[in-house]
Amino acid sequence: MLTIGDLAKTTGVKVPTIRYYEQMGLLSHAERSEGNQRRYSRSQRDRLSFIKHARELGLTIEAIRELIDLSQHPEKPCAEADRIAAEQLATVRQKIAKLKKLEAELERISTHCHSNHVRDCYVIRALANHDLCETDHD
Amino acid sequence: MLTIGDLAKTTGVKVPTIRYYEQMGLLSHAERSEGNQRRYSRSQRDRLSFIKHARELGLTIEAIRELIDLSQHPEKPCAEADRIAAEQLATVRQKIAKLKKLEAELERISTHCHSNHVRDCYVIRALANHDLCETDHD
DNA sequence: CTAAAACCTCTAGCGGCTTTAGCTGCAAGA
DNA sequence: TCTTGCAGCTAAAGCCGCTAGAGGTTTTAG
Repeated sequence: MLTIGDLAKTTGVKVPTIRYYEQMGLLSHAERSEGNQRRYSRSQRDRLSFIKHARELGLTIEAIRELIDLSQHPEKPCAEADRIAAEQLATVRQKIAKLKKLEAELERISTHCHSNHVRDCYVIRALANHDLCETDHD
Repeated sequence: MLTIGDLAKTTGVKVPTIRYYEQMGLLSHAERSEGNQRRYSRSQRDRLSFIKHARELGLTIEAIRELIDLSQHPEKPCAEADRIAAEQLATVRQKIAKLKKLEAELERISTHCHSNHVRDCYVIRALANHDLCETDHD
């Protein structure tokens, strides 16, 4: 049996975060020692790794909950899991597209200023005046 | 003089958000009508546009506060403003890099599953087992 | 003059944690 | 055996950048 600290070390998830996941229902309530400390099994460690991986991919707690529920029912069709992954992919792509626009404008702004004083600073003028933008980025 | 609603319409910033910015010290306390309603000048509208543009570019409230403080001192060197823009550019690039890794992995995961049941679902197996990943994405 | 729209303040909520305060548990060294 | 000090516990508050709601007041159009 692993203590919460062991679990934190082996998975790379911080101790308070593990407790938070338990509270959110992603991890089932752990067994307790006589002194009321949490004790974990290997399968709970595996589940935590699952959660960590999913979080790294940007899935929400809610989406992860759905995936965990699904994984408890191996007979069900996996269309739902596919949908969750596909939606997350779409979300990530949207974010990339948006950030690329920002990158372009920020690059233009920050390479443009060869002034020495705030009065003529292109950074500040560009922020004050949206018309100086080349792309839309609303 | 503009009401807060006028300001919201012309800048595209929602009314409660304007009040929030005032509370955060980005907008100075507006003058008030006899009935205690906010009244804005054109220069305050310009400042709000500045704030909006900066937020669209992803700058934090704190960074915007610094920029506003700077813009009040036209004689100062603008190196600080350049630094803020450059830092934001670096942040945006990091985010893009990270999201691209996620995109690659999500794409691989979600195009890989041709199973019908959760038991064999690649999405779920991939999430359970980080070893199936091709790239690091911590 | 009235009704509706816009405004006001204050408070709470969102997600995904992190931090803090004030405890108790437990193992190792003196 | 005692103590030291890390690890664990719970409950609550804080973070960011808003957004939403309750319950009241002011302004404006007709």
